[in-house]
Amino acid sequence: MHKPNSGLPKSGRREDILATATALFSQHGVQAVTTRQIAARVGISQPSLYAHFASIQEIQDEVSTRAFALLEARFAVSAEAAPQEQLRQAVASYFDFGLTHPEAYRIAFLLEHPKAPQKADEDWNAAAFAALDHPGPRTLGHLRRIIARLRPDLDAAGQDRLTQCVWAALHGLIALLITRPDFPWADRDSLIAEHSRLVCLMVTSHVA
Amino acid sequence: MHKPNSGLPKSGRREDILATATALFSQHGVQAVTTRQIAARVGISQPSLYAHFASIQEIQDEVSTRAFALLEARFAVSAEAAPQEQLRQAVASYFDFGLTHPEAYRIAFLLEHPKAPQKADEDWNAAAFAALDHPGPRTLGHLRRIIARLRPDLDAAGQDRLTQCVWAALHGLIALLITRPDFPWADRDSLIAEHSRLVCLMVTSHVA
DNA sequence: GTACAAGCCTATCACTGATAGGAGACACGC
DNA sequence: GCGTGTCTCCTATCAGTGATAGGCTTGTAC
Repeated sequence: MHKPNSGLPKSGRREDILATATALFSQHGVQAVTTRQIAARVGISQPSLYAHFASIQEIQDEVSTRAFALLEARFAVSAEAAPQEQLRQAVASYFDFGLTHPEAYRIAFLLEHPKAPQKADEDWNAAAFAALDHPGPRTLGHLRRIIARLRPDLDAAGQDRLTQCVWAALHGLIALLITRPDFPWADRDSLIAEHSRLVCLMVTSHVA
Repeated sequence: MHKPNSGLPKSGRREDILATATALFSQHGVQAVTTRQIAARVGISQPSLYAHFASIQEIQDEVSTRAFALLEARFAVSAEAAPQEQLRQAVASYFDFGLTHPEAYRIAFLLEHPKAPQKADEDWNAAAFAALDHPGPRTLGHLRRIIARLRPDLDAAGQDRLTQCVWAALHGLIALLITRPDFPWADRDSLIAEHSRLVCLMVTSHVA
């Protein structure tokens, strides 16, 4: 009656589940994938998932976190390049990541986690960007450093603001391209190229 | 046993449901509101909702559509103003709407409708913006006209691209502010002011 | 051998959106 | 009067969701 699933290495199950979930998320979209689908594909019962993860959200978070580690790894812009070129590379990296890992991006930035309310961090400063434990936001720290080098004329608050504006502008196009694929978009490549150009311009056109 | 709900005007029920749903959406967020909650507040049974709407998505869509009609009405920028000023007003209107009706914005642009796949409209052109039946996208037609007046040097495709870039940049900040209220944002007002300035700059800084 | 801890199972929970089928209310034509 | 529809609503119920309870089996430590 009880067929114990043959000998996978002990904690290989967790990895197995994550790999399966990642594949299913990419194939059907995060929101359409159920715990029963994941379990069936892994070859275990649905409740068995809860021996490895506390909830389906924890699975989603882990998948997203790992994907974002790729972004961070790739985000290493060439240190010796001019700041201007670094910004260009950073923007390109961000687009590239968002569009090649739309499901990870969706989990991290598009889905709403009804999270436990975080305690407010009122005296937020530049370091807070880097302090966030999620690799996605941490990447914002890199972006902020590049912008700081390009705009030493701004004070810290101004650099924070500008970083957030740049991030928001980048996020906007990626989010819309992911969530509204049916919209009659202009040619995707030239749209992204134009947007990248304009975003860089947001940073560098100080004296209007 | 059967207490027929006393005499509301005939098709007042539909309006009643929409008003209740709107209130609940604003209070708890679209995704947290269930059909049973709506029905209980209206004073009817849950299945009775389906006499007026085919699905909960239809309720959400109707609520969102009506809210966006407000945007469109408000979007009437003063016709005699300079194009530059019109752009500024348009950007301000969009922000104002997105942040005062976050649930409507969420329904229209943040939630993913697993819609019936729309037929691809390959030879898309400027008119397609206005042809979309949702007031939200229709508002993009207004934005595009303003941009066209500011950038007559661009061909139609270039104006389409620029409009989409501007929309994406606006959307990005609104989307993040709505979905990530816990992020350590800079001061909200100055952040929006800065973003608005930079978005306008995207349009007007042709010759770099 | 015995105790213990993983890892997995079946059975079941509360909840979701949605459907089936019938009951009461009202308007029409006769 | 009396059918006949059409609306609107009801109760009962469905399949599917994420999550939990409690027991069975396996492998390891002593």
